Amino acid sequence: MSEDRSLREIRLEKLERLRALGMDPFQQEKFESSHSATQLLDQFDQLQDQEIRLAGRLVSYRLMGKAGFAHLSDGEGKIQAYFKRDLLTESLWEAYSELLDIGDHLGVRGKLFVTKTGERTIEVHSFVPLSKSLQPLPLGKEKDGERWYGLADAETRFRHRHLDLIANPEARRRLVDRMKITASVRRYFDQAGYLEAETPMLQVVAGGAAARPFKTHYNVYDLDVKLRISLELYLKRLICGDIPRVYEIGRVFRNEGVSTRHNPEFTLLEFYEAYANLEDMMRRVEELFRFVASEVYGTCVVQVPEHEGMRPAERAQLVEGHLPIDFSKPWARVNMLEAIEKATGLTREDLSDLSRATQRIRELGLTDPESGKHIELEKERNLGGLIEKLLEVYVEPQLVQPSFVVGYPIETSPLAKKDPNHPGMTRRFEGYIGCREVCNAFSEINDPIDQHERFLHQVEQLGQGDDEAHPYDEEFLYALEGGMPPTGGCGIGIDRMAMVLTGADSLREVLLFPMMKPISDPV
RNA sequence: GGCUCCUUAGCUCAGUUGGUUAGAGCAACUGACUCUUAAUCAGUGGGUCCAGGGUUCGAGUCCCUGAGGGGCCA
Repeated sequence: MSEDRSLREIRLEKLERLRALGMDPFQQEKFESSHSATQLLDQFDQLQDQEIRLAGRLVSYRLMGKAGFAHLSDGEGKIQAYFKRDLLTESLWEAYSELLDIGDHLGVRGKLFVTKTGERTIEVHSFVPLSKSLQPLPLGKEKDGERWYGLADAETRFRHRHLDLIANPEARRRLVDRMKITASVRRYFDQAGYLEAETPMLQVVAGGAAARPFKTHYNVYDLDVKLRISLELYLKRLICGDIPRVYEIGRVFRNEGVSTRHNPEFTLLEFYEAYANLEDMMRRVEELFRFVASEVYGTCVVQVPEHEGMRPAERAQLVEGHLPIDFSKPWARVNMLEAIEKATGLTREDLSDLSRATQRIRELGLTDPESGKHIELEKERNLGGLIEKLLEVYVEPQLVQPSFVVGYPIETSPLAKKDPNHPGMTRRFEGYIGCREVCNAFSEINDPIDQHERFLHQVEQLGQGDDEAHPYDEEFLYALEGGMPPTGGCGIGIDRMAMVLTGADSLREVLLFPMMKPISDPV
């Protein structure tokens, strides 16, 4: 009977037959469930003998002649349904036994009972098809937590995320957790007395970070504009306008490659607090992570499962295949130059100017590619960049538990206040968890003359071919000249934060729709 | 951008040294079965082996180019 009928054609025929029976699934607009699947299971004893209603997707199907079973999933949970010919009208039985497919949505009415094998089940008295799935879904099979088949191909998972969400409970949990994390971050700042701002994404001068912007064009003004690369400068202009506690959670765009830790668009949180310094920012960050971990996971100790990309220092802290990250305690605080000295032997004096540093690095053999980690001196333009490189190569891989690295070089920190006690350094820190940078904060420059000079220096770098140097922003300086109170500010990549909290080994696992090249037909 | 690995049925995967008509499980289709649960049993259909070129009597397999993806590096 079936020659070349595709899976889709067969399902279209079933759809027509459902319509002929007066059960057009796509005519339905609404079905009110009396409980969720999870509630039905949890409150099973109280609900027995009551009529219950549940809408969900058919995720398994077993027919045995004149009776059969299926599992119905409402996304959060799933419960078995029992269909028996004697309990259904003729057309409902025909629909169940011949016209349903895995993937269809269904609303069932019936009552709860326990099967001979002990599974809590809905005895279906009637049902209504609520959608017809025309594409076969890559749903695996499952028993006692073990799974077979399913959807494994990473490309398909990312390109067609809905399939991933349906087929892979792990992926679903992680992405849902990520959404909960964002909501929790918002709650934290709301309860801490911050106002949420929404600042422009289209900007003539895209500043606040070291990155290349995406360029676009505004037709009406015939104006070249850029997509924002950070939130910083506009939020500080709000501080200048006497909004003393302000934050924004929003998408920023950086014209750079894709990797396990990068996506060209990502979600950035920035918050600014007037009359606060970077110690206050550290306490905020500690409190934020504690708040979010507690809200989302009910614990301050997050368990990261072992994965391929783990650094040796992380593996050393594994407990039964999991790396516990403890947010209950204050984060470790390490001074950048002290940490570098400890890791490399380079002293503060060694790192006081570029030529001396270069010479000492050669003497200590830190340029040796054979060691696995080394510094490529010829690529470093200035002392600050070199110091940050040393941090990245020698210190970062050690920062497993939550840590703040304090004191960043002035050349790479054009928006951070100078440290009066350490020439060449700024009042800036970055936070690390699991050997990855998760936040960047500083006491903001509020001296417009200082900021003007820093911008001039950046413009110089721009002239020397550094296309990530910070552009000169006149509007921002004008706002600073109006007077900005001393302010602490901090930025946190929400995606990286979600990676840490959900134990993901790739950024793509916490992005709903990561950047993918379109598939082009070869000519 | 560099190096490297992957791409075979709707899904998950085999495919030997280059050798007959490219296989399995699940899914689908036909039939049996009124408490199954990776349901079972019997039967049937299903392939642009990522694309294009090359070597060869013969290519899923070897070579080149390209596309997309994963990982490492920058």
